[in-house]
Amino acid sequence: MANVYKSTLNLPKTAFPMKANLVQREPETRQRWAKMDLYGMIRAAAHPKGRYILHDGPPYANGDIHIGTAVNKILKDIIVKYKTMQGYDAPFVPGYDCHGHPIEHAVRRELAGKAGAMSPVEIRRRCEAYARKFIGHQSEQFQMLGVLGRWDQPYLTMAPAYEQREMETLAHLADQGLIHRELRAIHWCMHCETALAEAELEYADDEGPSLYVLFKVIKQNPDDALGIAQAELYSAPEPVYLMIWTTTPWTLPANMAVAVHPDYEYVALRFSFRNEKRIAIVAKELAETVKQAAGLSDAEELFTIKGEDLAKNVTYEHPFMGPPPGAEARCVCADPTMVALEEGTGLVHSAPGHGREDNLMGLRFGIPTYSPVTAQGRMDESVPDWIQGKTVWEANDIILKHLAESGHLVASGMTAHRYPHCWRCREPVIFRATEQWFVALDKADEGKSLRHRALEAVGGVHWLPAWTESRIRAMIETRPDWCISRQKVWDVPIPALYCKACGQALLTGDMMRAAAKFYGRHGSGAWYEATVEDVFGKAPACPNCDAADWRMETDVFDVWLDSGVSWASACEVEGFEVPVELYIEGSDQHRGWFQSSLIMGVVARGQPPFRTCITHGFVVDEEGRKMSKSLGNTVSVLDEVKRLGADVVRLWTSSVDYTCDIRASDTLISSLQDAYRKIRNTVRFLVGNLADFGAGTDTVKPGGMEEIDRWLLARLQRLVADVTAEMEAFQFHRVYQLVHLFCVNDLSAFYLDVQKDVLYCDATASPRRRSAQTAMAHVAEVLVRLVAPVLVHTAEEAWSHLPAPAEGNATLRSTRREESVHLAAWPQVDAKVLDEDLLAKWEWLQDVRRDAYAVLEAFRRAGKFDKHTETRVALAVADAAELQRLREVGAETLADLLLVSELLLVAPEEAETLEGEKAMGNADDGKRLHSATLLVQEYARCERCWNYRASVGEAEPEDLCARCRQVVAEQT
RNA sequence: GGGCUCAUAGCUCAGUCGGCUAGAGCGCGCCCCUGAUAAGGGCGAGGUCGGUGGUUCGAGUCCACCUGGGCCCA
Repeated sequence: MANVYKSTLNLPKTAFPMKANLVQREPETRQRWAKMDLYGMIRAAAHPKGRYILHDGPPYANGDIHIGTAVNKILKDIIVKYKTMQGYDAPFVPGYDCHGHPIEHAVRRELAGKAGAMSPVEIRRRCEAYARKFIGHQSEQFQMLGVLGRWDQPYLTMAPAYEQREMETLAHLADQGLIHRELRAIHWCMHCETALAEAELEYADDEGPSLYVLFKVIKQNPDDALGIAQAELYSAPEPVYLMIWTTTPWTLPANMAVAVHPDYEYVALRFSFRNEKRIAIVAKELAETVKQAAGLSDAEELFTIKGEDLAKNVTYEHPFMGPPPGAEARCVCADPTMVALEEGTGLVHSAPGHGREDNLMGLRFGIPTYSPVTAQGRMDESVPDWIQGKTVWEANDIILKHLAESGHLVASGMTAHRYPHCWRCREPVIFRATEQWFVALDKADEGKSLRHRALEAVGGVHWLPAWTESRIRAMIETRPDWCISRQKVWDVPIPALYCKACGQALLTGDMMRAAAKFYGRHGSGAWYEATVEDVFGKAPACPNCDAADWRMETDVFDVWLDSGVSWASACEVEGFEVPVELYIEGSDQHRGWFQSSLIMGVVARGQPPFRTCITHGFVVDEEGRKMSKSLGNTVSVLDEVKRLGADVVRLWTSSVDYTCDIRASDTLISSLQDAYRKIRNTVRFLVGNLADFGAGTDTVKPGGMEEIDRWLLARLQRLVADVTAEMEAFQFHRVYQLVHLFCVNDLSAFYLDVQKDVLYCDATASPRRRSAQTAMAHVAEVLVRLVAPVLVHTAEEAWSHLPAPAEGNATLRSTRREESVHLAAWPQVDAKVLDEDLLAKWEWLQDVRRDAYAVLEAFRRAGKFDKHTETRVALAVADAAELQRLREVGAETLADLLLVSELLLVAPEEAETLEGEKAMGNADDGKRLHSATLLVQEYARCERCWNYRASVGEAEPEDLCARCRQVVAEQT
């Protein structure tokens, strides 16, 4: 039924659509930004608070962005946008990590066999093209998320200027004598034929051989033995063996020693083996386990000997190798770090050429590093001919058989273990001793070691969350020397020289600075086609033999050195002050970028390159498990953006506590749609009710405003204060909760619901309507700015629909409607408006309202009425003071708040005399109301405002209340 | 196996110095409205605070151990 009075109402009107249609609208918004050069405008604007540099950690230029990189960039964008609005100059220069094994590996795979015939320069050219392709993809994808930055000019670690600055920075390492060349057991991928850094390994569950092997002790005259403890060892009539346990038989040829724990007790077991009696030494605590595992059913314990005694001049024969290369004999060594009682026999096979621990032990005991395995993973010519040329995996079986035949194998089987694999080719890796360049962490000829300096620097950084400080500290404390050379081509070549005459390796700071200039001019790939003179001018004389004939290094630097100097190559060259304000990355970067950057900052500038370092968690699936393609639980962020829009993905990002694991799924991200719509619709409703509001002429001064409107403005100040505090603490999920709660509770369910009558039905220019609009205009403007860092597109859209602000409007901070919300200033708290007493009073009124609603709901359920506006209600309040306070507020005001047509406030005894239906509130449950009485409705309904009023029918037209009669009369 | 870390309604989060009958919003269920309408409002049901011990008058909160996840390392 058409209502004749509907046209006389002030119903909401706005072009700001309810339906977001983000998928279509967001790209349009971004096109507008591109056209107006929003990023340039922001840069050109005034920045009263100075510079705020959030330095982008460069993602690897390989593949599409994923949910994790998206979360990372969104967090960065939120911070940059917020700081910009706060008045900082916060440029965002995105970067890409371009060099490194993954790209080279992908390119070589694409080339298949053809790579072998190609020059390094040609392969590098293809690597560069590969990187550029993905830089293009990722840049586009990041921008789809609404991330604003200098996308047309990112920093690239492969740019010659970057490489130049990198080499200049790395020269400090050489200047400080921290670079050295050493034979070290390192992770080696025999498939890719390269050394691998820790970060390039993936551990996977694997199965491998498990065998118990006997090493025969070389008997000495018992009288010559040291100490009584050893006498039994040599006086036994049976042969005595050391029993070791290994899962890598191919390392047995490289065995140089057996380690025991000095404090452990070892026991001699006599058992039957191949028709003879033998004695084997094992740790006492493991004896039972070994007996069972090795099937030594008749083993009897003869005597015990302490580890430290066992390590005194006891030597043994290798089962199939000759004398140890570079040493007189293989002996038992006491080393507590090598031995544990979790598995094995308590005697540990040590091959310094094929294990990190073994390698370190070798250094401690002066045992040579023997590594008879080639780069291709084959046994070299120093081993017996029956395994020469075999791969290590082939050697495993052959050695096992050989040991069994020669009577050195007690037992063998298979065992599950976590084994490291190459992160690119997925092949299992081995430990192999090679000559590599290292950064020394503990070298302290003069002053403090680099490790020490780095640890000191950790204390100067603000780590968020706080526990990350101890994590990175522990990592720096325990990390091994940094292996910085790789046998690859797609990275910065190490500008080292090798003397052809004497083999001396040479790498100095001056050489690196010369190379820096050369790389800057020609790109680092030119190294491969250059002569020594091209790079260094004149060939230096060999410090060892004085010759000047050099071979140029073919290894390149570790890719982590590239990104580790980005603070220099990307920030300093821009003129950004280092340390920069903020690094924020995932928790894996404690071992990666955070650490490499910190170490290089300490080396080259004596301080960390960042003031604050934030760590965020990893994105995991709905159950909290890691995402993997094989599990099929990944979330495609690009699909989510195409499905829901970037702002919903951004809202989701902002809604979670990123310091722990972040759970993600289609469902979880979709669930933010409701919150998004609530915020959008709330803003839309505000805007819709401001269609006729001219801020210049219609604004009501604070003194002339209704109390509820002054409350709203105070509430808004509270919100601004709280949100600002949470933004400062980078607690975006609290911001989300605060804003959402404000929209849901304070605006939608309370203020806006209550004010609809005034907004719709009062005369357009009535003082109390203008008062409400003044408050709402302010709320809309502030709210849009508060959500702008997160809902970058939606806020922009809403911004364009806000009513024009007035010149000198006291309630609006900004008098200029900037062309973009991202150019606007962050709202400031107005302490004069933030009236705590008023807030407390209205919190109480909201509580009263909630209580009354709970009681009234019983009537509605009983079918007594449908709408509150139909009702006349008497509230009986038991507490006299409470009743008095409510009477001071006024029954009429309360009626408006409860949306009822009339309200009576009575004491409980008065309620008894009232006619009508009663419903009891429970006075004991802490609620303020004693009871509510639903009174007989005596008034007629006003056909315009739908309120039941005594004034309806008092005059013509008889179907209107007094207020509406006057409004309608004025309109005609 | 080691270091660090996380665990509170279906979901996302609060819960300060130990005082709690453990809160909120969303979602869900029921109801109302149809003048925010692919909207709006109301009420309600949801929890052994991962588990087990301990300290304490009192533990979601402190301690120990365990379980399950995550990152990093072996």
